[in-house]
Amino acid sequence: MTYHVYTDGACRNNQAPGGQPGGWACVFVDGPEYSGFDPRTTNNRMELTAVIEALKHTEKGAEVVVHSDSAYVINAFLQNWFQGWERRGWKNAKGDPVENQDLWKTLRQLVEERRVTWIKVKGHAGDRFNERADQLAVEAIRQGLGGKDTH
Amino acid sequence: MTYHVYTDGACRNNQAPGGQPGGWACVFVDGPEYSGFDPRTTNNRMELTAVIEALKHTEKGAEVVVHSDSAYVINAFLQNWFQGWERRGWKNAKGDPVENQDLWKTLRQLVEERRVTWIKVKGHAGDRFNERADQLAVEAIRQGLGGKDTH
RNA sequence: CGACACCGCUUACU
DNA sequence: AGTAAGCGGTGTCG
Repeated sequence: MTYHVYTDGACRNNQAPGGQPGGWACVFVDGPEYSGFDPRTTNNRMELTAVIEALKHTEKGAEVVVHSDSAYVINAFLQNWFQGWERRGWKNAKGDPVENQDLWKTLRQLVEERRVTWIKVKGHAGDRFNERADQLAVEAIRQGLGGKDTH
Repeated sequence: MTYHVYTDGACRNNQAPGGQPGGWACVFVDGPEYSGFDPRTTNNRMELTAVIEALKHTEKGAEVVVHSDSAYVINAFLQNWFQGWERRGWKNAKGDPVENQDLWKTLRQLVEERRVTWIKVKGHAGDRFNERADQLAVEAIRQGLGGKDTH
């Protein structure tokens, strides 16, 4: 049995500094949906969190196909960014500390315990499950903010 | 009377080897603007060229305040890299030949004929004149490439 | 090792 | 039209 899951993250006013309200969601094909909220985060943290939460809802050793529109997440595994990060002591190509190390380490652990296949989907391109995940992530922000922004 | 001039260089596809299309620009405060194009160059050559062209538009003996975001250019004068280069026969600290010697020698000549003050500005930090020089340098590349890339 | 630029790419938002 | 979060690299020097 193989899990197929679509993940997405969203972050309001992502151009503002210091972190902003964000939401994440994961949608299992023919399965459950999960979503969550963070009052102070970034778009990339939400994308990472969405995948982490998805994998947490599968058992160790499971076969999982993860669909995400985040090149940040997908390419880290497809291009094995970890190799360079560890060689440089968790510094990126510019020499600065890798961002979101906490989430990256959690995610890699979950991935190593499973058989994960990565699928890059194009955002806002009509994919039904991706659109659903996007919708849930945005909805999570509204609910997290107290539902006062149903506009 | 003192000239205040902002300079900048740009180079497309700077990650590719062998030189790429580049542009330079200099903006005189309360004065004219100049820009130019080179079909095969590097980012640092464009930064150097921008200053050279700026000084060429001032008279010998003039007092000039040069604003640049390039530590490569600024530190050469503030830290007097020339001293070491000449002592070693135009070799750098690693023992390799100094790059861009043609431009360095032209620039030093122009500087010696004037009273130049060097100001290091932070790139892309909202400085109005620095942004303007950047814009002109990028525009020069487009025009140099034939204006076919107005996308 | 340090520094400053220059670029390429993707996503997220306004 | 623009900005932010993030990654990969080269150009150059001490």
